[in-house]
Amino acid sequence: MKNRALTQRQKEIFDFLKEFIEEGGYPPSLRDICERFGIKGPKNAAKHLDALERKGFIKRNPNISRAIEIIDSAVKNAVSIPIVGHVRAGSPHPAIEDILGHVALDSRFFKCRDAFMLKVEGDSMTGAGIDEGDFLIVRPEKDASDGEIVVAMLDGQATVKRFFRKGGSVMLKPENPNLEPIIIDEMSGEFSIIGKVISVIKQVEK
Amino acid sequence: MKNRALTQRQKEIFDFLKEFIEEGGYPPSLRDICERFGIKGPKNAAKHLDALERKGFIKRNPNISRAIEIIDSAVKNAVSIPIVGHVRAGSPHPAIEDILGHVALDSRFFKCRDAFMLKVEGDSMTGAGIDEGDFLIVRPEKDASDGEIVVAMLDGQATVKRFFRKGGSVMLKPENPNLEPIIIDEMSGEFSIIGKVISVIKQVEK
DNA sequence: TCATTTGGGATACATTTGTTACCCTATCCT
DNA sequence: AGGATAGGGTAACAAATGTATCCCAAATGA
Repeated sequence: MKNRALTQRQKEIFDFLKEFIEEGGYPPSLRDICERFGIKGPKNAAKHLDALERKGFIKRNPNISRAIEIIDSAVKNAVSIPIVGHVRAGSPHPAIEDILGHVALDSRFFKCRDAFMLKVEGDSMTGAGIDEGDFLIVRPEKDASDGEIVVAMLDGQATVKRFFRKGGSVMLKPENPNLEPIIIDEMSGEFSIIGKVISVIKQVEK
Repeated sequence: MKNRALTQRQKEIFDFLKEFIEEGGYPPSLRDICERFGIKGPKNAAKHLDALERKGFIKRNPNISRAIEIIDSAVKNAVSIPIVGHVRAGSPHPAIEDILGHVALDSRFFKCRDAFMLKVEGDSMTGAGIDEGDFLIVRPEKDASDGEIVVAMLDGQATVKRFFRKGGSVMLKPENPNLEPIIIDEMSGEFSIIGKVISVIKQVEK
């Protein structure tokens, strides 16, 4: 029966691994660990790694330098997605320009590689919990189903609305009692779907 | 004047670096790169890394194996924060039990190391855009100011409300017209503040 | 046309790095 | 008392790995 609890020393080593990787972008060698903790033999450091591996905290790759992988670190799921300032319609993919920066997000929140983030302007979706200044995570899509919240290009501007299709035209419905739904002919060419809103991040306090 | 644009080949190599690190948790050796691209001499792979470093995409550490750091990756800002299932009052810090897992989040979203995530139960804050099933990012705090949204312990249960202080008692105000504010004597001992809600993550679509 | 940059082959070398083997002490548990 | 586990010392070895040189070809720009 395994004991999964780490000893004090093992926890120190484990924390050092995470710290080292975070700082430099690559794991430490056995001798790096020795130097940090004043241990003399590389093998003695390896023993700790063996213990960490046995207890399931790391994974090692024999005979390969610095081959230490931190298991279960949620950081492993982090992906870098762009924050876009302005969205422009284009083909085949809507061109995304004005990349303001990148943020790290857990990929399990959206299960999609090419998602991007968009800052909300305007108050047309307050009824759906989407307020000015919030950040949207958008998955690029060419089409949508009834009731989904989409980012669409309309008159050269990006807008966020709830999507409905009625016959040959589409309705973009704001979730704000003060605003009227917009109805457009689907073939007018002045309209296209950029993507679906899959997540909203609100900054309650800065 | 530097040309920061990558050639086709350099971009392939750069993508491979990111992919390799993401898969295994540690960067590739020069020979790993050679093997992947069918290059024969390690030095020839090193040339590409030199180019990538010169153009500012990576940082290398001479004489150290696998010492490749991806620059500007937002993933560097990712930190792992726990998702807690239940919050229990305790001292000095409210004990957090039932850790359901960890998620990666951009630390610039909350500027605090010991934040945690909490899944919303109930509909008492729908007016503030906080609905059942949403995730809250909470920064542990012992006190709060008027109007802030807090996570508080009340009768042994965690609850999310807007906080107000009136004389010697506090008011916890739901943002839901169907629910009444709760007023408690601050000294009753049956009440404590766990932390402030600093961010809300809504899953619009699963 | 000449120089530069990019991409790659081949060989050799020196360092870094993981591994093996054996020894010691202290603690904990049966 | 005996055995297992954690933590560490010492020395030697072999593999993994970065570096150095010199070569060549094609594309590019002054």
